[in-house]
This record gives sequence, C-alpha cells and structure tokens, in this order.
Amino acid sequence: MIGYRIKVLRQKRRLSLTELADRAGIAKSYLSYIERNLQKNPSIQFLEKIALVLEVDVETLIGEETMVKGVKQDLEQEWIDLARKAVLTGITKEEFQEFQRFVEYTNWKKKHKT
Amino acid sequence: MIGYRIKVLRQKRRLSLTELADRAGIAKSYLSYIERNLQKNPSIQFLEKIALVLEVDVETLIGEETMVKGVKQDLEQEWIDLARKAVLTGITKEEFQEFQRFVEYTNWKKKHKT
DNA sequence: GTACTTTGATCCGATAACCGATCATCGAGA
DNA sequence: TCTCGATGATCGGTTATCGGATCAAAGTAC
Repeated sequence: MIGYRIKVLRQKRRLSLTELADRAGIAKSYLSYIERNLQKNPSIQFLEKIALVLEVDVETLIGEETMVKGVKQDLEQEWIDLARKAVLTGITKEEFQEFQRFVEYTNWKKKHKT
Repeated sequence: MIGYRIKVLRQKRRLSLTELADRAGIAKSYLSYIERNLQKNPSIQFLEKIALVLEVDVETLIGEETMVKGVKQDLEQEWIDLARKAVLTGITKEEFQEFQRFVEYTNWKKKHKT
C-alpha cells in the first residue's frame, strides 16, 4: 500500500510527518491520512512532490506491481537500484550483456556437469 | 507532458480514445481533457487503470524525469529491460554485484595503466 | 440518398481530494 | 514545576477531479 511505503521511506530519511509535508509543500493532515491508508487515491502531482523530497521516483511510492497480461511486471527496486548504480559506474550495455552471457554459460555448465 | 504520452501510446496500440476509456473503466471526457493537457493532475488510480490497458507501468506514463537534487534520476528503459532479463535468466544480485566490482576494478586498472 | 454508429470534444455537477485550523499528547528547556 | 514547541490526528470547507450526458462531425451500412 502506497501510504505504508511513504511512511517507511520517510522514517528511513529521519523526517517527521510535519517536516516532509513542509518540504513537499503539501498539507500534513492529508499526508497523515495517506500514510494510514485512510485515503488511497492521491494525485500524481501530490506524489511527485513527496517523491522529490524523499529522493525516489514515483514508481517506488506506488509499488511496481503493474500487471501486464497477467504477467507480473514488477521489478524489484533493488535491481533497479543496482542497474542505476551500474550506469553511474560507467558500465556499458555491451559489458552487461557480455556478463549475462557469461552467467548463462556458467549456469549451463553447472547443469551439464554430470 | 503526461497527456501527450498517453495519446501516443494509445495510438501505438491502435486504440480509439473511446475504446481506451471503455477498457480502462474511465470517463472518455476526462481522458480527452487529459490527453490534450487541459487537465494535468490525474489521480494515481486513474493512471493505473490506463497503464493497465496500455500495458505499461505508470512511470512510463508520467515520464521518468524525476529530478533528485538536480541529478537526473531517470533510468533508460533499456537498462531496466536488461535488468529484467537478467532476473529472468537467474542472475543473483550477488553475482551482479561481483561483476560490478570486477568492472570497477577493470576501469581502475585502465586508469592507472601509466 | 437516409439512418445509424462511432469518434473526440464540450458541458455541467457530484463528490472526494486536499487544504488550513485546531486538538491532544509528548518532549525539551528554563 | 511550568511553558513552549513539535508531533500526528481530527475536523470542516473549498475546489478540482472525474463522471455522465450531450454535441458535432465523420464513417458505415442499407
């Protein structure tokens, strides 16, 4: 639930509800209702304000659980963070794909060890 | 702008505005206003309904351009796809992190070649 | 040709989103 | 001890969201 995610992130950042609301330029009363999931349909602009202060993207707040044709499309946030970090480090897509092929090969090898 | 993105994706899927609205269970009048950016603050649930029909995640609709302390936080969709593929292939985070350290080491080596 | 259907745009209103003010409680400082 | 400020929760009101109805134009079938 979106409210819970906001609350956890806020606490992770050591922000009070009041502080987050002030910084985001939103009403703390509404934020309180959202965090407790008493209100569940905030607007995109409201969420963007919060995301900005919490230094995450909106997707993180709403949860990556979009279903596409019954197939779960969520990608664990940790993987996204890893990819992001990789980009900042300077890894190219080619290097990554090379690595992926290597792992596939390794797995294949494991499988055919007998 | 969010409305433009929705429109483009909808046309890509060969859906009429009416059809998308019907499938998403939303009012086509509001969708029309949104697509033309006459209204710019839809709710998260409204967007999730659209995203589901268009088979994208909400982030795609709103644009991955969240700025975090002046640093662009968008992550190229291709990288996300690579990460996703990696997960399906069975790569563990530990393996990936190992690889990352290796690349960092390689880059460091390159740098200190002289 | 006419009749019907579909499209996206326009209009108006109900209601939930979101606000500011207030409240009860707690903690810190004098 | 008392006072003040901060916290998160509660309350009532404004207004923008989002809905349904309608419209004008285009397309299709007979």
